[in-house]
Amino acid sequence: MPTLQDVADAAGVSRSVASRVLTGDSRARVSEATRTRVREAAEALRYVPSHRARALRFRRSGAVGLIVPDVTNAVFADMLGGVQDKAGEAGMSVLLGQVDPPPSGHGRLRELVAEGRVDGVLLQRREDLDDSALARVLGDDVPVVLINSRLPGRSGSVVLDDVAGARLATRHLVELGHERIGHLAGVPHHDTAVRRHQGYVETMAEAGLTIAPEWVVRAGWEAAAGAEAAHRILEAPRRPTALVVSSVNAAVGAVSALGRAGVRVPEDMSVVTVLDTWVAQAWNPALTTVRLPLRELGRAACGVLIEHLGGTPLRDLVVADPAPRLVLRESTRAL
Amino acid sequence: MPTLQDVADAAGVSRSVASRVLTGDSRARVSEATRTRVREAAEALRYVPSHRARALRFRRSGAVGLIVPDVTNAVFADMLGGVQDKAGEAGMSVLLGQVDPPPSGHGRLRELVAEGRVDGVLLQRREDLDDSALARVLGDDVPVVLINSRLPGRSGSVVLDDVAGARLATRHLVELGHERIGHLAGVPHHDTAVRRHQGYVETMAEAGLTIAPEWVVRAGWEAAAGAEAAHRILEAPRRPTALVVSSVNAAVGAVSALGRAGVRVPEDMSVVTVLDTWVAQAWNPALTTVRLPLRELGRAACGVLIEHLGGTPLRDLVVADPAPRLVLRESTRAL
DNA sequence: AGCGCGAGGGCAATCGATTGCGCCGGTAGA
DNA sequence: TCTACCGGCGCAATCGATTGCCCTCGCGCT
Repeated sequence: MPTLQDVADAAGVSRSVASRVLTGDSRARVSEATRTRVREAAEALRYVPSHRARALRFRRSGAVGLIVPDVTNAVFADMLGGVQDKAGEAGMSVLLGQVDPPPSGHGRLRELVAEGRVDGVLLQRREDLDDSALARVLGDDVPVVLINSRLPGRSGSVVLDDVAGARLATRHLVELGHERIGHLAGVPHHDTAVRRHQGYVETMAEAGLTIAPEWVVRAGWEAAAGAEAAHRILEAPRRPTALVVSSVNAAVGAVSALGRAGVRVPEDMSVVTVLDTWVAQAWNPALTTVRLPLRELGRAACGVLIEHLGGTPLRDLVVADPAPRLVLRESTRAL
Repeated sequence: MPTLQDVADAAGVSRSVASRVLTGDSRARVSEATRTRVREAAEALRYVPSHRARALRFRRSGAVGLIVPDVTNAVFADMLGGVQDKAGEAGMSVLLGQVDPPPSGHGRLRELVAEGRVDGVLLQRREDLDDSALARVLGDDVPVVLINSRLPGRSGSVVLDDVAGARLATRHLVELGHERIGHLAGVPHHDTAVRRHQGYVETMAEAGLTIAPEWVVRAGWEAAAGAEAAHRILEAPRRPTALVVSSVNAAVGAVSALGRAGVRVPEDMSVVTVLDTWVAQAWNPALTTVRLPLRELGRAACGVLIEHLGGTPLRDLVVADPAPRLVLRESTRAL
């Protein structure tokens, strides 16, 4: 690997000049002839500036850490794409991390920043981490943007418009004439779950529909939880005729469980879910979903972080553009 | 952020001594009293060595780049877990990249290493990249380990035991009494696809079964491709009674398509697939699969790379431990 | 008294790139 | 002729940590 010194030697100038030419320092007074010599030397030697040296000098590693509880989640993949996009535009790289449950995760996260491996962190919160535990893990010196969750008293969060998403899903069912509409919510207390539930509740109220307590099951986000929740719904004395499910993966589990129980979708039960992935599309019946801008979520989160690294204070953001959109497939039908 | 100098000052010694104490240099002659003072100072100041400075000094970034064509793939997630594990054990981080199609991807990959952002790269090959194109992208100065693929004339590859996996799947169908067994293979020329197809062909031959040409469809890896392939199979004059599908995602698409076409799984058609993900389990019917050690694949690949960075020449490896295992679910049954 | 030796530490170079400031020669204005 | 200024460059410090080598005692031995 040639260094700047090599280029300078080849061009017959000092490092300083070489550096100024190659970084395009406009205030530098360097003759055009010298500029050309330096550039040609760099070209010939295939010079690439050392990221490591720059990192040291600028006290900036040029990387953001992306910490997610579960990489398996398809939801994560889209988001990651957005993060990569944004990071790439800023010349930064994305370092993937995993949060182990505290306290082991505690140290790792701070270290990542303290060591200077990353300049900041995008964190998608673990479900089993409550507010105070999270606050403790973060400390207040670490530049962190929370994805899809908020922490009271702390700014720097980017979330989807979950309320609107859930409203859209619920409204769709209402418009199809359903009146007994259930909700498979996510984990209780989970930020996203709470917001989606809110959207459901609001829309039901607006439509003048009542919600029987047994129609709301707070399960998890994954397929197994969805299946379990579906069973609980089926036990209800007056079954709902339609379900809003808070996550695709749970919806898949639910639809699968319904099928096994002899409940046909959509003939006997309509199902609509929030978030759209290839699985929803591949399923039989293909799932009607509400598509939320996951990629944009990633972009926005990364954007807020980079902005902050540039000096701006952290912001809280709701990613509402593009707006949630209903993707009509086969799992819902008029009553 | 306190620096080593700060620690040294606080302990009343020079940087040299502080460094030697903190790095645990055993050859260093430092009195026990001094050692303690330094350690306490470091503790008090919450000193964490700067990764950036170390990176510069050691000419090592302490990160590996993981480049995959598609993060969405569940297969990727498990593998990533393994990579993280191994990297973590070695104190390295994982930088996630994406390969754009060449030529733009060309530059990016080399830059990543040339800039020194990563010390080496784990590369899962894009399907649309043929051998010579790949060879060109790589050059020969970049430490690269190819995942699930090989490049003639170049060592450093870690692959699953795809042949054994496909054999196991095929044998399962044979044992169930199936004789007309089809194969939804992956993209032609793709390394993994070729090996899996080989396992299928070998096992069929051993069982004395013949393969009608129209029973083998070379589709892609994804759900849509699987669905498309299933349709082609159904057009065959003498339909197979069972299918070996080379990838879960394609299998999901295929089963879905079969269902829509009124072909029941497993009553009318048994389906077994290679690779096991949550989707296979969540499906209705749950898919019988062959589980391959993806996590181990990640670990092994990362291991080979790190080993190589340590000076060992690159190796080629087949990850055969744990051995492929049949996961019996609902999508296959005796003829 | 003189010498050798080892324990205990510090100096300074190094890894590459960036940048404030100073040096030198030439020219224009006084 | 002298001062000022400017164009064109180079010196050297800096970002933190590591490490080969040198320096300085103090002690023991002759």
